[in-house]
Amino acid sequence: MIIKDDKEKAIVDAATRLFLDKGFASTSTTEIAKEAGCNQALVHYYFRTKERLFEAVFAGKFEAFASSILEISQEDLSFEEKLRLKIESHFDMLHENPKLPMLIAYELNTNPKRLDSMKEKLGNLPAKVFANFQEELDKEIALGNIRPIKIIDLIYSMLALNISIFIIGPIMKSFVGLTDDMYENLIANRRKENVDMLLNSLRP
Amino acid sequence: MIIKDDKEKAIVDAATRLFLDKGFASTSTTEIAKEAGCNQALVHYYFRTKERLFEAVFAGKFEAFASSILEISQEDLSFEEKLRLKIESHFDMLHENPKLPMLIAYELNTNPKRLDSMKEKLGNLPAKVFANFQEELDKEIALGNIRPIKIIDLIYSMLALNISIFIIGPIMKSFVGLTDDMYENLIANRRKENVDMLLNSLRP
DNA sequence: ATCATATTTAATAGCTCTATTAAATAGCAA
DNA sequence: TTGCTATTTAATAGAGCTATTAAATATGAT
Repeated sequence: MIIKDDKEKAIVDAATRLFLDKGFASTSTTEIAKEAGCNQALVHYYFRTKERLFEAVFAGKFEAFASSILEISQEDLSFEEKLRLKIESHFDMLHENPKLPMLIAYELNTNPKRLDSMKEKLGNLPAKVFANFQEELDKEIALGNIRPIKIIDLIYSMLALNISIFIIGPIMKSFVGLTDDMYENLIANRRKENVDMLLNSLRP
Repeated sequence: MIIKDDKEKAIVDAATRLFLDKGFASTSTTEIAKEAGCNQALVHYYFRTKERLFEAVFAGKFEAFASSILEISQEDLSFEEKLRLKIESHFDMLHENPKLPMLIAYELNTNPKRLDSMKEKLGNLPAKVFANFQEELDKEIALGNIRPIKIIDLIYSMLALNISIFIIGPIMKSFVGLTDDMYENLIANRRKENVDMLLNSLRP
């Protein structure tokens, strides 16, 4: 048999799907087992508790999510080009994981323990990267290329614009009655619009 | 006794607090009863099911939320001024109900039934108001005051910018380690920033 | 005061969920 | 093959949750 029948991975995959769809609290280990095609006890054999299973899923996803914001680009491009690329790649990552922002936002907002544990995990990485970024920003400001702005405001604007479409979008789609095509169109349009708005907002 | 000891209201209030804090699935009727200072059976006496209690809470909150977007302003002001007021009052409503966007977004995204029921409830109101708004927008576009834009994009931008601070903000506050004062400052700043970004994005 | 109705509680049925345990089975090294 | 370990399952303990029922208590009208 070439493909090893890896139940542990099947469980993580099933759990990921279900947690993303219905959230942590509304997903049972019984359901996860069924979705993974195994006995419910096996879920606990590999992960002991539902909480630990969630952490296994969540930590990985959150890391991918955070690194897409925090990683410093190396390319030798103009500031504007670098920023544009950053915004777009962040947007694309979200587009590939459209349900991730909702899960992360919800779990961190409703569960103080998870917020603390993620803060712990990240350590002073955010502060460090922010400081780096701010330096780069300040150079551009000194050159008069962009208006004075704090990095936290810029990052917040990017997060706000990029994340929201995947949270508000599905609701709008239903309320306004968009077809799948129209919806994909809306998303593609937002990708462009978000970049424009952000770059625009930096003009001196 | 002047103040009637209205347990029904106490139950709704307790439920509202708890649902906003921890979400629907993680809140039990037992907990609601304890918080409201009554027996658990009383919760079911008044509302029969937890689902119905949630709907009683949710419908009211959602209505307030939706109307803050949909209502048409009557004032005799310039388009820009009207828009500015709309953005600001929407922001202020959220500021007074900071946990509401998370609850609504989460419940509508993870529970198709609620999405359908809200869509039903709203009927064609969104389409109607959008059409009205678009007309007004088109007039300004024809005058060359603003660039061509679809109302759905404008509303989405407003929602994205205004809502996000109350979803991302608490997480940022923890990760970056902001004091309460710094956080309130950030929020006040976003109120201004959001208006600027939105009006900016309309320039021809 | 009496009765009817509304409110509130105690008790509990019935379910589902998490987690554990012990037994069965599979996989593999010697 | 035998025996050892890893995987998988069946069974179930124990807890909590929703919802109902019947009884107790409060309220208000006559």
